[in-house]
This record gives sequence, structure tokens and C-alpha cells, in this order.
Amino acid sequence: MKQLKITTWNINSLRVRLPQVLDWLKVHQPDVLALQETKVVNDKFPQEAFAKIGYHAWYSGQKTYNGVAILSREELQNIITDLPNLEDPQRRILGATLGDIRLLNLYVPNGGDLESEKYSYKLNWLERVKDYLQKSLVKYPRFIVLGDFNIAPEDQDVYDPEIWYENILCSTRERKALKNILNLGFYDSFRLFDQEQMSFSWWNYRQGAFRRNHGLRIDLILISKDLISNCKKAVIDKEPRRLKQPSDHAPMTSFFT
DNA sequence: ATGGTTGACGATCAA
Repeated sequence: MKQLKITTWNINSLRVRLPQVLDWLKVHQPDVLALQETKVVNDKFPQEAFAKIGYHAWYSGQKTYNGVAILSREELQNIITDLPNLEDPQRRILGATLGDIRLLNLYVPNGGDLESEKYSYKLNWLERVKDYLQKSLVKYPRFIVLGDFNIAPEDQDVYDPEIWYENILCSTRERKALKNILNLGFYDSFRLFDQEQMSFSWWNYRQGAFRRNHGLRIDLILISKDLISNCKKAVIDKEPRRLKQPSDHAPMTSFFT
């Protein structure tokens, strides 16, 4: 397998973060960058800016909220923006094929709080994604599901599990929904390697959370069993979070050979 | 005690 570097990054508005994304791409040159929360309609997607530095772009956006995109050095095929078993006006899904690898970029619903309709929407949405992946994995044994999952898989992915106990992003039912996806035969690539304690990918803008490393690891790259032997490294790059006007999320990258 | 931050948008809503 050719060397491959694949990144996920929730950039919380592509219009605001475009210069940072371009700078990051120039320095790190991943083969694929999956973006979430682009918050830009398709007509206004800045594809020329990416073309200039050698990236093709595919995107599924909407006004104000959500929106996903995939940037890639190589052409991608078989693009999908919706699942056949999930009708959803919210633009949260982008699937594509790179060579013999299938990619699914997800912006999983946040869920609001546990009593809200947003929470049941989140749980149902994850169930539909799981059903879709179960079928799709048969066709594409080399599969990468990546994005902002809005779920911290385990307590080790939370700076203070007691504060977050049964809170949104950490609750039992959503963790179970993620586990159901993993049980199809996916692996959290970050945990295939030794990592520092207290490694996170998201820090609230409030209360100096980043400075105090009060974060959660909710941005994930899941890989199917057939890709495990190819996966050599997985890292979260905290540098962009230190910049002025940062996204509240850091980019996460997995490396393959 | 309150509000604590950011973004889209143009009053609040979402995260």
C-alpha cells in the first residue's frame, strides 16, 4: 500500500478558518483532509483556494449550521452525501472512495442534553449509520470512518470523568451506540498506539479550557480490520488550537503505509 | 451571583 496520511478536523466555519486550513495543508500535506462544521453552502465553497495548492474538493454544505467536506490530492470516486436508510436535511455525511479505500466523513449530531429531542435524534442517527456500515463493509473491507463523533469513547478520553458523568458526549447510551459501530469490526486508530495521558481533540472556548487542558477526545478515525496492519501512527496536532481565532477542535491524523 | 466563548446572522440558536 502506498503511503497515506488522512486527517479529520472540525474547523467551525470554513470562511473564518480558511487561512488556517490552507496553512496547515501546506505544512502537513495530508492525502485527505475531512472537514466538519464548514457552515458554508455549496455555491460559496472556496474550492479554488484549495485547487491552487493541489487539492480537489467535495462538499455537502448548508446555511449557518453543519456542513462536511473532503479535500484530496487524488481524485475520489463514488461520492455520497446521504445514506439510503436515513432521511436528514442536515448536511453531516460525505462518503467517497480513494483507490481501494472507502471513506465516510461524519459530523455526528451533538445531542444537546439527555432529555432533549436532539439526543434521540443523535442516537437514531448513529443507529442508521451503524446499519449502513454493516452492509457497506461487505463491499468495502478497507474502510475508514472519520470525523467529529461528538462522543468521548471512554473515561480516559475525558479530562474529568466525574464532572462529565452521564453528560452529553459521555453518556452510556451514546457510548454504546459508538461501541455498536466498533463491534462491526472497526478500531479506534488513536488507541492502536501508545499515547500521552490526557490526550484530547476538543476544548471548550470558555473558562480557559485549552490552557488548563480541560478537553475531550471526540474526533476519531476508525479503521476496519483489514487496514490495521497498514496503520503506523495516529496523532492529534494541538498547534492550530494555540493560534489566534482557533477552531475549538484540533486536527487528528492517521498514517498508513 | 452572574457569566463565562465563538460563529452565523441580524434575534437568538447551536455548540
